[in-house]
Amino acid sequence: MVSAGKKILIADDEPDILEIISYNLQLHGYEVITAKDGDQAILKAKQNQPDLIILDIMMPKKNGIEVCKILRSQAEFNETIIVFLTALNDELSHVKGLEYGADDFISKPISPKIMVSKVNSFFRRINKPETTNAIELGDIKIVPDEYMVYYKDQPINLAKKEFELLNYLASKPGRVFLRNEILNRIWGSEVIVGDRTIDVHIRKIRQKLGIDCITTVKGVGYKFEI
Amino acid sequence: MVSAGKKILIADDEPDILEIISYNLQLHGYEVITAKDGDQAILKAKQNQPDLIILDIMMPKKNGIEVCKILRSQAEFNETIIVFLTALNDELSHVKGLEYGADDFISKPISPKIMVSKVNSFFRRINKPETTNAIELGDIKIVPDEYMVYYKDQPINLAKKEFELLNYLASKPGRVFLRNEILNRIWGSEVIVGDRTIDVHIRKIRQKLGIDCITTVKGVGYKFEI
DNA sequence: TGGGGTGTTAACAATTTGGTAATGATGAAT
DNA sequence: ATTCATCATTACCAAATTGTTAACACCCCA
Repeated sequence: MVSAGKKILIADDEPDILEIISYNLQLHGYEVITAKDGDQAILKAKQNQPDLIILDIMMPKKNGIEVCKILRSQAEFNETIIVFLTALNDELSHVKGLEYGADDFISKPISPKIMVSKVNSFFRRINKPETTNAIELGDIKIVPDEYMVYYKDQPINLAKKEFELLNYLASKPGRVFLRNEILNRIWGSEVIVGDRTIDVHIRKIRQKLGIDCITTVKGVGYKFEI
Repeated sequence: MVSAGKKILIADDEPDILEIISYNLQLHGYEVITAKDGDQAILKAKQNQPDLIILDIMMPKKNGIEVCKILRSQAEFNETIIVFLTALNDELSHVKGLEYGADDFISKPISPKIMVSKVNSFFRRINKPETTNAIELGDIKIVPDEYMVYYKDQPINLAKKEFELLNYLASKPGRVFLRNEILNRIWGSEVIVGDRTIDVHIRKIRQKLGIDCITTVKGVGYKFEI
């Protein structure tokens, strides 16, 4: 039992789905909490601090995307894995989901067996980064030990905040980080800085790197991609 | 059996973990001492002078970081390898740990097999520079035995603190050492010195060496590069 | 007792940085 | 096409950080 003790919150408005999924996850040693609408999901997330949150997109009260956006803007859920349940060919939700701070999505309908293996893989993915400290993506290498970034092996000198910001965004390439998330993580939740501060730092990073690896998602935040 | 006779101290408050890990390490020829809380860890460390100390972060009496801090402030544990057992994505402990002189981290949960191979690698890492005590980088040679540094074979006389500081930075070229790390390692965690002390020593080293091999990373620390 | 080397501190200079305001784009919604 | 919110860009300034110098206390040894 590799992932013993991990807590999972599932939010969906269909009781049948909740039951069959939670039963199967429990069989595999996970602790499961369920919620039947968006408001309940937020409440239970705060109460239980789960390691993984699975959100159906279509839910009463608040839909999955709203829930995700709300949770992600709070510091306590920065590290939580959040994934969406979406209808099979709902491309729009897929895109939207990732752009609101989700880590991944799962297409419905899905068999319990596949669900369990997907969940396992989420936790495995998190277990990875322990040996190799450096992130290497395309021509960009980020080495936290050296506080240094390399582009095509050319060292690039970033200031502390710039480095921390880039390193944070690059920790999950493709995933969009909300402005609030970034503020919480890089500046800390007590510090208050103006709206444009993030932009300016992003600008400086873009300028120094010379390449466009940080994408703006308007109204939401930024993401790192090659 | 390469590492016969090496002594390992493991401190953890869960008897099961202690037992399974120590059993497996003993199988591989290590001598294992166990401790079930922070105070006991310190006591047994002094009694047995182990070569490697594995500290769980969360322990009764004193936590792993406190233990590390105390041990590192005593000269007899300068050379001892100290590693932490941490929860998976416990960034904070990692940072704290490094500041107080930890050599590495092991993430929980961990299988006995991986634990043994990690332990082996610690000793391999340490066994290496026992033969060649001197560090040689570019035109700079650092000889701890003589407390002496050579630049292009010209001897350069550094004072004790200066030498220790340079030697510490040069132990991992390229890696940034936080000011706190440096203070804890060179001055010891109980000594309190002013803000400018490090700078002055750095300056003296730069002056005496005549070349620019120490880079400032503002807001972070210093690193040694050729 | 006095001199050289060492470690530390204080005071000030120099530098870098982080943040903001002002203004100019941009793009989605109407 | 226009509006409005949002983001990009630039230049500027204050604060944080580090560099530098000189002075001081200390210790060891002659």
